[in-house]
Amino acid sequence: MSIAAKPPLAVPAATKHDEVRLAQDRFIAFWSEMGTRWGVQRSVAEVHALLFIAGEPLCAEEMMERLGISRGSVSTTLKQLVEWGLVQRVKSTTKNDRREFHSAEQDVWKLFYTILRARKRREFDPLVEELGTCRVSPKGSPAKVGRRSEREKLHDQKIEELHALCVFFDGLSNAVSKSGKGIERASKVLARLLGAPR
Amino acid sequence: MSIAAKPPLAVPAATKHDEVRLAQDRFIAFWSEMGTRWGVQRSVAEVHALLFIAGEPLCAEEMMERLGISRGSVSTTLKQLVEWGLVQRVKSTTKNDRREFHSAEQDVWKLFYTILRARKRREFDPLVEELGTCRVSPKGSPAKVGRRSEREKLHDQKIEELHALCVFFDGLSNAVSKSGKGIERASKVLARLLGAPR
DNA sequence: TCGAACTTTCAGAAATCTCTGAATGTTGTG
DNA sequence: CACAACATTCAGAGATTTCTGAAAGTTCGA
Repeated sequence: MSIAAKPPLAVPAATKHDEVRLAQDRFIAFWSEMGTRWGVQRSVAEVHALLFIAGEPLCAEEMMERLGISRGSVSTTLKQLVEWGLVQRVKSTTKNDRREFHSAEQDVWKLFYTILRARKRREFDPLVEELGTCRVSPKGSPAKVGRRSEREKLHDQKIEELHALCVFFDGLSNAVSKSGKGIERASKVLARLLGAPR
Repeated sequence: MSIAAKPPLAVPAATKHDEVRLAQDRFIAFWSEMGTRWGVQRSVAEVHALLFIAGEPLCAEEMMERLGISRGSVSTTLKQLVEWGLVQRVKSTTKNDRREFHSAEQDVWKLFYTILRARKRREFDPLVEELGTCRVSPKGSPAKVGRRSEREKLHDQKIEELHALCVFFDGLSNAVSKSGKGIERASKVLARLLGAPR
């Protein structure tokens, strides 16, 4: 919006049309597309992509200009990214500069774990909780055992099977996200283990 | 819509308000909520939930009534579910009945693998392909090696690290979906393997 | 305490996604 | 071939999500 915006910090001497900037734009488009296909808001993915690929803290103004989105959007979006643990607030080192800068985790493995954990916690765990209520009769109601219809039993059995699947998925996810960098080795072991039986 | 719809096949003698039906409704709501959080259309998830929990082939009319959605929606939705391999078309056994019935896979593990594979193929693989174009210089351009800037190298390195992550994810997904029912055992082994290092 | 410089909020606008239903297509029977 | 009985398609309606930007809030130096 305003013209009087000299870049006081962290803006590399990049012209608007150098190769790296174009490649960054391609990456931002890529990441935002990936995000929308998996239920992440476009602007959230865009801001994250920008911070990740820039590799240095940026201020709101820069993100607005670069992505062509509003101040409000940047603010809301950063709030979410900070909540998810993907982005950190960084105080400006310059005295008398009240702007808040933000930087994204640069280690792709940590990025992966963080996303996995955050999504599981937010989009999976609460719903698994709710799965129990989809049974005909809540978990332990033995008084009724004798007169449960076949249809009823089949229904509850399916819900239980799904629940077991969720528990497995939970375990797999935990195993993966707890493994630290050993994951590459682990994945090879896993591949061998699962490859053999067939 | 029309009133003249006697149920000629596969409709169990279920009143509108028996316990099982209510539990089915809860499950349909659950599954549709789960779906929307992961980028699946509400009605697609609903139709799939209904077919899965019903456990028997249903015709379009029944789905319309049960879910309160239009004929067109049911048709479009079933087309997608069949493409994804989650639902099968079933010919009516009754002579002179031209309706098509549909049934969903009942084995939850197969369901899991199918969803995993389908989503990977549709939402992941094509984009991983595209990731390569996010580099500054395409994979092999050795002529330029000498004069690549530090900034440029860092960018391409990040893209490569992300690519490696995608390859890992691909491997994990393949390992899981190829493992057949052995997955439960495998998950325990995996947990032990990954749990130890820490 | 004031005011400059920034951030956050949120009602309404805009964009996007999803559904409907009439028109059209398909299939099998007589 | 004509018709009945169903399925499919798709333009436009409707619902939902997302974004904007002005107003309110916050923070800090003087």
